[in-house]
Amino acid sequence: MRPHDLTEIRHLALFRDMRQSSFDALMQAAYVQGFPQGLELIRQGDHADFLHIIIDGAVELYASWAGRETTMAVVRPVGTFILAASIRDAPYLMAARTLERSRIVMVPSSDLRAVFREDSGFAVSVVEELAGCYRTIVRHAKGLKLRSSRERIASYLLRQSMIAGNVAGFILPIEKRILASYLGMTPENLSRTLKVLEADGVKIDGQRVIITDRARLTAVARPDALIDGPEPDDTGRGSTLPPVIARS
Amino acid sequence: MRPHDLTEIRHLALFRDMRQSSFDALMQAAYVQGFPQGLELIRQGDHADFLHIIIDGAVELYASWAGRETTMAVVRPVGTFILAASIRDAPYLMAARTLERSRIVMVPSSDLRAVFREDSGFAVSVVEELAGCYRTIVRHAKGLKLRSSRERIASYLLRQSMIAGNVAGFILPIEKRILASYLGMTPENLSRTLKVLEADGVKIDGQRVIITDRARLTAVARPDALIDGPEPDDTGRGSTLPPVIARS
DNA sequence: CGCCACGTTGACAGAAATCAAGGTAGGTGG
DNA sequence: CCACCTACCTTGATTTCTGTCAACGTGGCG
Repeated sequence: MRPHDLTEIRHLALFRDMRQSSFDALMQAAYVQGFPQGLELIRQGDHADFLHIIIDGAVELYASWAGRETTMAVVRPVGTFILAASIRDAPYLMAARTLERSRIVMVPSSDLRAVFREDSGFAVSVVEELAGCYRTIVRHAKGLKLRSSRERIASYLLRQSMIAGNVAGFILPIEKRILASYLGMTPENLSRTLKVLEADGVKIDGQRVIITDRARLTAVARPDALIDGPEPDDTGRGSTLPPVIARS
Repeated sequence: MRPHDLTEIRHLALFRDMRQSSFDALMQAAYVQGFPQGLELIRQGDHADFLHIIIDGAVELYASWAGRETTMAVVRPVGTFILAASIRDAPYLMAARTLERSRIVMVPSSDLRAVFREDSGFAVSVVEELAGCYRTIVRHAKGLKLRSSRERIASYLLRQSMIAGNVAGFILPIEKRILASYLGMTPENLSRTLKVLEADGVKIDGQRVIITDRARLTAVARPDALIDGPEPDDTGRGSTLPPVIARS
């Protein structure tokens, strides 16, 4: 593992407050691996042997059933995923695949659990990370159940704009078909609804988005901190923030 | 607090593996309260000062936005809820109200966090409980995104049957309008779809459900351990099992 | 150049929400 | 004991939303 990577991981919320000896123990057991684009890292139902940390690239977490698939989250550096299954020593509820060439650190679940028991600073970080993951997916479920497609899209666009620094223009960080799946609709529906939204203060040109009338779009989206998440500058105790879609 | 209640709480997965001194400390800070039916215990957005443990009655966790509401879970004894917000010291993402007269133990979040730091056995339990909550809502989101209304209803009925001991007949544990909301549809839609399902091996009479053709219903529901959850006898390390709908 | 994946568009079908009446059961009070 | 009230549930008619299927466009890349 490159020293630079170690430093970066060490600064992750999850590993920031642990003893150096604990960190060293974890990292000694861990290893880094590079993966090409489109590779299935984790299959649904597999046993959770490793906590994954992405330090380069992008990973999609998705679920499937009866031949259907849906995107549950997209994780970008530096973020962790599959923490819950690792902790519980349980089968993965979601699969994971790379969306780009990616480099990923894999920490054996057994070491994770051992260090958790010994280092209460780490234990606090794990439980906070996990609570954050839980809250993220609660928000996701709330959005799905309480908002229409149009409202979900509008909220997403406003949220991305905010993350980009409250600018009017930004680039969609993921492909539209994946966004559609994440938002719980078909690509066709997303495409059409984006067009409809042009009457509500947003201009879409390929991956480029320009918010032309923020007030109007906000009226449609009715953003809510208890669904859309806190201000992006709320790094709080320093969470593994969700730069694209959500944390795992 | 009655000794019986203390014993019952002590046997909860969350409190089973902690030191007696830690348990005593927590329980000394905690108090029990009785609530009438229909009382709002927690409001969305409020600050999370207490972990709640329900020892009698039933509590609905729900979310609201723009005048709409949706049921996220129903918790029955003996279960905990609102753990994530307590741990994170964050605002509640969901509201809670009693569905029946209920008795609830409230443990101050600050004590919870203090004991968490000192008692690694408790820390393990907390993180496992939380991971369980996370996994439960991931399943919920998967069901919403991957299954149609009809499939969700069929799965729910099969699941309830299994929890009741794989019997053909059982009683719906919650009102239909709440079930509809939990399953992400309107009461009208639930009502109609239940009727349609009578052609698929299930008979509904009020709250009474009789599965007349399990194979047929199973073919519709296509139950999946990664959505519907493990066998009910998988109390595993003894989780706060989800007797009705889901754990918080 | 031509393939291929992604996105868009159109026509249509199906699912679900909405609006509006009824019906039913359980509880209350006369 | 019965009438009535109130929630809950059901049913029907209708609209809206969303998915499906099919065709076409387009941009990147071999």
